[in-house]
Amino acid sequence: MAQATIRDVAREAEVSVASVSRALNGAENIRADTRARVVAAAEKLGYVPHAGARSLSMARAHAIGVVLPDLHGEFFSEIVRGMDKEASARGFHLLLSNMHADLNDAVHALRAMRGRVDGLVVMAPHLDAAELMRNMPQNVPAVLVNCRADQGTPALLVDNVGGADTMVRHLLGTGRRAIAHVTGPSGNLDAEERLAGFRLSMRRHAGVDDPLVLPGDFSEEAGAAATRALIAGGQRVDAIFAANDMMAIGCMLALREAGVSVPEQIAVAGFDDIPVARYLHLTTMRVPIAGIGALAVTRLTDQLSGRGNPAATELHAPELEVRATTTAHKKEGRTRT
Amino acid sequence: MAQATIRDVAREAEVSVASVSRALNGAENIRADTRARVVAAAEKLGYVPHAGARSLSMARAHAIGVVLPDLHGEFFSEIVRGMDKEASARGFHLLLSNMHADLNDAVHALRAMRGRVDGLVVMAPHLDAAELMRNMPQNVPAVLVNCRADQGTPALLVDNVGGADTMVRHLLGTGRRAIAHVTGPSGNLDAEERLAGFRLSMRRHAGVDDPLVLPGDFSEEAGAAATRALIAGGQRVDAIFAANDMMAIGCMLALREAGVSVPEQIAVAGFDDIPVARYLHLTTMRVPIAGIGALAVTRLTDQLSGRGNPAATELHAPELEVRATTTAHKKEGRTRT
DNA sequence: CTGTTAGCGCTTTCAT
DNA sequence: ATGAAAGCGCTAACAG
Repeated sequence: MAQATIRDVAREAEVSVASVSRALNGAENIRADTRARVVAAAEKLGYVPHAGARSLSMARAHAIGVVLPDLHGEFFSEIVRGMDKEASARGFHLLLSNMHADLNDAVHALRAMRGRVDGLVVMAPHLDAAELMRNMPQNVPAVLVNCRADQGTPALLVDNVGGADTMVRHLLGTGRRAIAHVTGPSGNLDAEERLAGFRLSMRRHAGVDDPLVLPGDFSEEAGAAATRALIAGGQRVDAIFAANDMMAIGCMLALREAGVSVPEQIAVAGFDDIPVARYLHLTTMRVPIAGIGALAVTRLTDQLSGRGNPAATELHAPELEVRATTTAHKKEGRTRT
Repeated sequence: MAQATIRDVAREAEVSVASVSRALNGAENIRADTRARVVAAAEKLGYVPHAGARSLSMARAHAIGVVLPDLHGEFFSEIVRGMDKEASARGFHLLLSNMHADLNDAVHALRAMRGRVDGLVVMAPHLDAAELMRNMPQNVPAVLVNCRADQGTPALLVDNVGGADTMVRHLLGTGRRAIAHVTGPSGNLDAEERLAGFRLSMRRHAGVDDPLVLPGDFSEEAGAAATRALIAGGQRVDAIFAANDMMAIGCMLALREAGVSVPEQIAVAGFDDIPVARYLHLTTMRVPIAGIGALAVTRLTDQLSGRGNPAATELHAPELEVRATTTAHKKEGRTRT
């Protein structure tokens, strides 16, 4: 036997469907005993409201769409965790759509969500958000995270430039002078901003106009490759600042291979503070990933309920997390390997 | 102006809504020029089909619900990644619902998905699946992952007993005899099975009937605490087998604190092979997490389309991943810290 | 090939 | 307090 519908319940309770709806949704204008009868009937039939029909009729899906780029593991789980926590606290579901490379995919993903969600959280550091918004279903509120934001659309950004500057100053402060930067993939907003911050800071605080920059792509392998190239090229550096933690880890692996000690000979720093960074004692800039996810959902749901000003861009400053890969100070024991 | 509906497009193209539907859904019985006119009108109005209405009318949501326990970061992202990949390849969305502790939450989460999804993937190692299924919306196909499966329901399981046995034999094979096990939370299926496998294997292969078992809860802190207790108690062991990687990491931290060398004095092993395990050179049992997620979705969608036999339980054997925390053989350089 | 129409399951006026 | 009926936006017979 198929799932019971509201009509089955109505028949069973010998009332109209309207009364069932009222009874089950806690309306006031219904007699207590009528409600009881309805509840009993629903219970008996194992009735569960059809959320799809409900949202069509109410024009409210109680779901928010999440469109993400192909994120690395820990970053992904952290941001989704943050969103999920906030969403379920507010009675919303999360409809996921990891998207891949190009704008077309993204647009497709967005369109597929129309009529399923009340709003969107879009993270697309590698795309033109303006172009994206243009192809977005109209009238669907959205919060952009780490996007090349058009002004006017609510957006959450990480202060990558400031973060890179902080890191450079930390490295300079520990006596490093020849600092190389390994970049993220070209076209990626975070990568570009971190690079810009690095350049700016090196010029301003170290008087270096043309610091060493190695191309990368946020993957561990790219970090290792860049480091090997650096060593093979005989470049003399005393610090490597990678645009994210995964690459920094790659750098460390390559340095170990080459017998270069960290941080004695070369200091290594990353960006993001993914959980694994802590175990590897990697100095990095902590980005409150889960917090940003939660905040994006908060802003979106506030916007949906009319509350909260759809205040435009909000900037989040990452925090410097100093660990052993840039300071020899505290010698720690090591798990032998 | 609100989003255009199919009627707006019909009016614009001067055809009936049926024709619009046909044109946009690639039906055959429609003249090419009519279709062109419809497509043009849709384009002009920026029409995007309302997925909610569509699924109500077709009785097909093209979405699958995912109900997960509160998983640790890497495990979570891996399994969701596996599901997402498979789901989007098959034109399905993922509706997420991380659930917390009790059965009530889980039931609530499940009911909230009725009418939004075509099927469910449920992972609930800490709950009674039978009880859960009873409270599940009827007629909604489901695949259970790591659940106390009722026979009859499609299920995916990890061979925890066999995995634990493999690990114990590996440890015995490297000359360890006094092996302690740190368990997961009580009531958790994986935890219980791993413990059972440990006991069984110790009895069978080491002739130990009552091996040392320390209670834990899958968290890093629990691993550290158990280890500290072990040391404080003056117990003499030469290996610690933690029921998951996070706890194994906690063990290693506590051992380092206490100045105990790994693996010389005490070997450490975990279970799961989360990515961080690799960096820490932790010996562990590799569970193909993403693969299981993908497979769950595959089985579910096959079931939805009538394809594939809803074959009941499927068991996946984890693989032993030997690394440095159990073998002193290959000395590796270390990133200084 | 195209249009008319009856739902999908629910909420919500509008009467009563 | 309750019921009848009109949609929400779309698909799918059923007629032409």
